[in-house]
Amino acid sequence: MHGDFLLGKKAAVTGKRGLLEDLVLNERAQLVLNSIIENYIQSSEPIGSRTLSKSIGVTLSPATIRNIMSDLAELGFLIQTHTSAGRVPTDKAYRFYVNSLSTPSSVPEQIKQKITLVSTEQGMQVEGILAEAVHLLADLTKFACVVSTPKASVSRLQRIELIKISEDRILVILVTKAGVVRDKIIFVKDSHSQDFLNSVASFLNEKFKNHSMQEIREKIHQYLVDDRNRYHDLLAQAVRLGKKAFELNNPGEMLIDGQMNLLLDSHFHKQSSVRSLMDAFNQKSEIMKILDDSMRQKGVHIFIGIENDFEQLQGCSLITTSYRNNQNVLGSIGVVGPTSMDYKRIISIVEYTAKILSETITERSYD
Amino acid sequence: MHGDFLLGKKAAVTGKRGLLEDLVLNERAQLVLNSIIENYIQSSEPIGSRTLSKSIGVTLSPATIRNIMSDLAELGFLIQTHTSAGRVPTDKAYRFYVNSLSTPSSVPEQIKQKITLVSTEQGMQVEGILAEAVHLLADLTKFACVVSTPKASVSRLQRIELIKISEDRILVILVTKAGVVRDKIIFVKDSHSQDFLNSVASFLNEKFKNHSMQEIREKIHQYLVDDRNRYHDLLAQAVRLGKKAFELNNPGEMLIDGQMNLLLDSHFHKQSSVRSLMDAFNQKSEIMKILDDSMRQKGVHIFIGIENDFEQLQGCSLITTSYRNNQNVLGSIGVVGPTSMDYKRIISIVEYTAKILSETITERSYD
DNA sequence: ATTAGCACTACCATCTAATGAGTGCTAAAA
DNA sequence: TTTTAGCACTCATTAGATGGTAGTGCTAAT
Repeated sequence: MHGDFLLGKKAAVTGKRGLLEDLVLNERAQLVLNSIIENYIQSSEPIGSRTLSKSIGVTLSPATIRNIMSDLAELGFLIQTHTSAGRVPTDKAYRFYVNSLSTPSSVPEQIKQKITLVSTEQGMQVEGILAEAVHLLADLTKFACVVSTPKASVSRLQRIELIKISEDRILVILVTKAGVVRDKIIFVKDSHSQDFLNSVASFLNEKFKNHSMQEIREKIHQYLVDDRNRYHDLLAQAVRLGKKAFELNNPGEMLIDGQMNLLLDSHFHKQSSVRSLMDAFNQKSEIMKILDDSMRQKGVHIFIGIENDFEQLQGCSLITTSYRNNQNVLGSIGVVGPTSMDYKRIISIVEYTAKILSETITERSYD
Repeated sequence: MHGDFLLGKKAAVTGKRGLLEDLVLNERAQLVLNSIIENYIQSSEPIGSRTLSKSIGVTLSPATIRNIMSDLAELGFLIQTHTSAGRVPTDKAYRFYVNSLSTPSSVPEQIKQKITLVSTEQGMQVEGILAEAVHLLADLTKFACVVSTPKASVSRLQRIELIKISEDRILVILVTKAGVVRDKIIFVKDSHSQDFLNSVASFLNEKFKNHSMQEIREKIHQYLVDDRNRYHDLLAQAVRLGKKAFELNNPGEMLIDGQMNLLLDSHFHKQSSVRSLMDAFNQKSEIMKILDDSMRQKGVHIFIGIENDFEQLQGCSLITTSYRNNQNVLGSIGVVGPTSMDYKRIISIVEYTAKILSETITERSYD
């Protein structure tokens, strides 16, 4: 293959190619590629050999650069929009670039302050904090941002409360260890006194405090199928009410902010794909999947363009990371922007925001 | 004035002119104007005399129509974007058109079903219902829609509950007559037992049930300034906690949906004013004013373009109406779209949605 | 291995001319 | 007096045509 000479020693020796992680370009090719990417991130315009030869540190003539570019194109790192246009990085190039970013760049002091400032606002509950965080992130990055709320199923019970508000309606309050308050109203056939509800509640509290909602639901199910419990009135009622109370209500487990930013962004503005992108946000489910995945592993996760399984997001890159309290990973927060985003900057901002968010939520937790 | 002959008999006899409500055009002029408006609503393109002469029911030659159009333009009902373009209705024309809509057109059965369908979803609370309603409305109209949540200050107390969740934190649950549940966490210096909190809560319930939040705050303030109460321990504590509990937390009193629709709408897409329009939504306060106003009077309210005090909304029309439960007007719901919207259709949809919304919320209320 | 030089390509902004939808006005017809 | 046909005129929009520019690839010289 023509471009082979660009491969660095490591690759040449081990013979491993094609596997992206092991693909090594020689120093100069790498320099050129990085330079193209960074230029393109800034200008959003195809980069030509002449421009590059000026902006690049080393003195290389346009012609030399052209040769290198030509080879990089052959290796699939660059494409041309048309014959006589400059080169544009491909998703593969971004992946290479991102992988080569070793030291995470630090967040500017000014932005740090902004983030910290928001986090210190008093009297807010978890949902409010998340809303603030995602709003802030959207504001800082000028892209669309998402955050998943703490998973109901894994969050552990701090307290349940049952309040009779009419003959056939009971207000259920669930407080989780992470400080999330959920309320819902359940409908019952036969009326219960508040005293009775209090007994039920304290029974449930005693039994289930510190258990995850998932566990609780399973245990309740066991009680239900166990016939012996039918003769214990309080227990039977507690289980019946508890079943309803702990049933998963799925109130929009994801917050979105800054969709506008994408619409106003020139990258998306041009394409007609805006519509389907917005549909993707409305659907939520696919983006939730990605956020869920990113909860399972530590650190920042980066999905570049085509790497997304979700078709409608393939013009975009996602940068996500999880947030947590003392005890558990609670959810993830992320940015959705064009593949040509300023990865260094965005990664560091997402990272820092998640860190502060975690600290803030830990303060509100009950462990 | 040249165009005077267009004025109908009523205006000619009474001599009332300029007051829009009383301005009457002769039958033919009115026919032409309405026809232009309806054509324009459909096509969004300037209407010419030739096109109109075909689409209009009566046989009128283009030349005749030109004369009428010319006069309508002189009266301020039509403008031309440029010399040789067709005519476009002005805000004044829309106002005239809307005023002349006497019989509200009925909502198509299909849409009725959609609306009813959503309203029957079980187990949702008021905020959720509102979110659904505004989402539905945005979906049906393809414009941006807003709904104001029930005013905290005027909504009346059904029940307050105080739950100790840690030494220095108390969870306050407020349930209003309209079925809205608000929870917030307050921080206290000295620890209270749950029993004590129960006493305080039942004291507050007894004292303030059915009172509006506004009233409650005022009464608490009176207690606070009255020195005699200092010696009654329970009372003093109840008042201190109550003050915090009833302090207004202002959690986004307005829900917005379908902003995207406006961005994708050709009318706004062309103009660069999109940005400022979106800012208007972010600010919320100005739109809230309009919604608040529309709560005070019955029926559907229509604000056409320039009629809006709020500058950034002047390219838009707003159609709003209030929703209520058995007892009170709770808030309003509305649509924001281009001045050239299909008023007949939108008005009827807003009206019907509000009606169903009111019924749904009434079911959830405690009166 | 690098670079200068040159032919070539394709986009882009600018200009021009042709088209066409629309008007206003006037004079004839109803 | 009202309506309409006819005509001249305006102006946005479109399609070509043109020159300029930023870029490439290739070859030959360094």
